[in-house]
Order: sequence, then C-alpha cells, then structure tokens
Amino acid sequence: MRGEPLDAEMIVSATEEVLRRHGPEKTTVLDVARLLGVSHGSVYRHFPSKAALREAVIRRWLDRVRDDFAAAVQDSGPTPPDRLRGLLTTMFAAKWAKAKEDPELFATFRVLAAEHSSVSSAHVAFLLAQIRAIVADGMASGDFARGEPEVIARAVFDATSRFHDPMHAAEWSSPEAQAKAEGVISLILDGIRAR
Amino acid sequence: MRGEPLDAEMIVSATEEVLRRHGPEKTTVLDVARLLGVSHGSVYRHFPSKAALREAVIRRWLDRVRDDFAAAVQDSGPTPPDRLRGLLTTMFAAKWAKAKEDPELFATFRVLAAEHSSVSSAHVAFLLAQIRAIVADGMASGDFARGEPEVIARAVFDATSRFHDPMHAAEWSSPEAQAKAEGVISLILDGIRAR
DNA sequence: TGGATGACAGATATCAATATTTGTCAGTCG
DNA sequence: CGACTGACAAATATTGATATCTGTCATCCA
Repeated sequence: MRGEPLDAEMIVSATEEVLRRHGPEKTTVLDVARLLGVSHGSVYRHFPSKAALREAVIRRWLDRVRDDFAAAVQDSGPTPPDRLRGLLTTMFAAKWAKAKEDPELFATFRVLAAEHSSVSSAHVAFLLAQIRAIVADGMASGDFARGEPEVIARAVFDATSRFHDPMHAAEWSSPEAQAKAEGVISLILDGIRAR
Repeated sequence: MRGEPLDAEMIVSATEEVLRRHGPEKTTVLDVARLLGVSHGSVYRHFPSKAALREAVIRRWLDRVRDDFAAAVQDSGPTPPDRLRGLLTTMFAAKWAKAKEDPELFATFRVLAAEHSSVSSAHVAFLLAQIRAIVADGMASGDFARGEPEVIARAVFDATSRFHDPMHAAEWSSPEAQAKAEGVISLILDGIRAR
C-alpha cells in the first residue's frame, strides 16, 4: 500500500496533518494510522502512547519556530539597545503572524504546548538565552547598566509576557496591541540603559 | 416564609452564595430562588435575565475589591517611586491572596468577569487611574522622567500583566513568582526614573 | 526474524431520549 | 394595585445505552 517504510518522522507528519484538519480534541491514533494506510498497532511500535506522539509533534513544531526565529533575528542593528528592540519586535511579530494566519492551528499547538510543559519550558529557555546574550553584550559595551544578565533577561521576558505568551493570543488582534507593545519595549529599554 | 421584602441586593447576595457553593456552571436562577424561598419568576422581576444577574454579581464583587484595594494602598511611602512600588506590590499581594485562599471562588469570578468584559474594563480603568496618578506626581516632582502619564501608566500596567491578570493565576503559586514580580518592578522603576 | 496486524479489554466519547432551566405572562392574593 | 406565583414553550443540560478509541499482545507473513 505504501512504498516507503514507516518511521517516526512520517508518523509525526501525519499526526500534524490530522491535527490541522480535525483539531486536538478529535485527533485519534486511528485517524493517524488511517492516513498512513497502516494499522494503529504500527503507530504504537514507534511511540509508546498517544501522549508521546503529541509531544513529538509539539517538539518538532517548536524546533521549527526556533529555527525560523533565529533566522529572522540575524540583522537587527548595530548597538545592543537596537538589537534588543529588534529581537523583541521580531519575536512578537512572528507569533502574532502565526496566530493571525491560522488561529485554529495556533490554538491546537497551544493545547499541545500546555499538555507537555517541559517541551515548552525548553522553548522559553531558548528565548531567554537570546535575550540574555544581548543583555550581557550591552552590559559589556556599557550601553546597559551593570547587573545580573540572567535576572534582567528574565524580567524583560516577564514584562513582555502579554505580547509573546500564547495565553494572550486573543488580545493580539486588537488595534492597540502594537502601540501597547511599543510602550512596554520603550519602558524596558529606558529601564536597562546605563545612566 | 420571609420577613423582609425581596430586593435586588438580596438576590445578588443569594446568587453569590449559590455561586460559592456550586460554581458558575451549575448555578441556576431556580437555585437562587430556592435559597430565597421565592419563585424564580420573582427574580425576573428584579433582573431581566440570568446574564444581568451575573453581571450585577461581578460588578459588586469588583466594587468591593476596589474599596479594599483603595484602603490598603493609603500608606505606601513618601516619594513617587516608593509609592509606585507600594501600589504594585499591594495590587499583586491582594490578588494573589484571594486566588490562594479560595481558588474555586476566584475561578468563578474570573468566569463572570470574562463574561461581562465591560465591567472588568471599568475595573482596569480604575487600576490604571491609580497608577497614572502616581506617575503624574512623580513627573511633577522630578522623580520620574517627563512624558505622557497616560501612556506610561498603560505601559506599567501591561508590563506587570503577568502578576495581576487573573489569566495568570495558575502561575502565582509558583515559588519564583515573588522574585519575578520584584525583577519586573525594579526594571520598570529604573525605566521611568529621571536621568 | 522482525515489522505489521487486528482481536480484545477497559477507558472514553457520542447521541438521542429525558429532564431541567430560562424567560414570559395571565392570573392570584394580600 | 402591585408584588408574587406557577404553567408553559423553547433552549439547554443530563443520562445511560451504544460506539469508538487506547494500549496490549498473540499471531501472521515477507
């Protein structure tokens, strides 16, 4: 029935497709197997449980978001303040665009991310590291006031939750969202700038 | 069966009681009428719909929160930076305490607040006004950098969403919550301080 | 021999029949 | 008279009988 041999990657792709079509509530292992033209027993040969399969899907999804984001962030500006502003702006824009273009799919991945919090913690850790790197640079160059980069990066992340946490996705379509984000970014940049 | 005449206030209190006992999903107008010893038709004499009744409940609840909060905020400190820190700290502490002491009831009011967004917008407007007053004072006294108090207050409010928005209540019980809040408050205070 | 299958038990979801609730209003009673 | 009642239609929720799904495993077959 199929030419290729069945592997984990194929199963994850098929699961993503079913999730896209039916949403997180209605996707069953049986649907995934059906799409692949195999029995559901075969899926269980590659993943120990439905939960593990869903976790693999959200992990791959977040890995792709990470790669896209890393690519988009390259060229922000020369000085740390500009780069931090660029990083945050890019981060918000990327999430807002995804949420807007396909709200259903975005909600689906939000459910999966909530289900597998350790995977999303890793994603948060990555974003935090990006911020911390710029903060540390800025402290070294004298653009930012000295302090603990880890702590400052965390504060920047927390202060901007409203603009990057998927929990707030419903607010992102509001017309003031952009202005609010800029207000908070400016406040933060003033907060960490050297005096 | 009852000594007192039936009025809107009694009905709101009874509704609050039923909500406390059964949660928002399971409270019916019939339950409320039963608790009061009247027919449900009598309730409809005072409120045009179940939604209007629920709105009255959330409005009274938020009015009480506002009064408690206004009382608690009186004595924060002499200078605007101290007062702003005090205001935010008090605001977070008040909400965190409520959420911790009775999470079910807190969740109930969260549902009602989401249902009647205009009522909660009014509450947000009150909190914003409190922040704006201190920000404006600080600008006048020279403690804070000059700017548009309205805009700055909004940025302060948005940057601290994570610590006051009931949406994030689940995170408030985490041990790092306090430290995160302090990190963001410090960042903000540095951001608005005069240079 | 090792990946794939499908029958199976227990858990979960679906669906239609039934019961409850919302909101109205003509009528009761103090 | 005017606050209150309770019968009622339409909307919504509950229930329990039925169907589907998850996860296991003895068996198949390439």
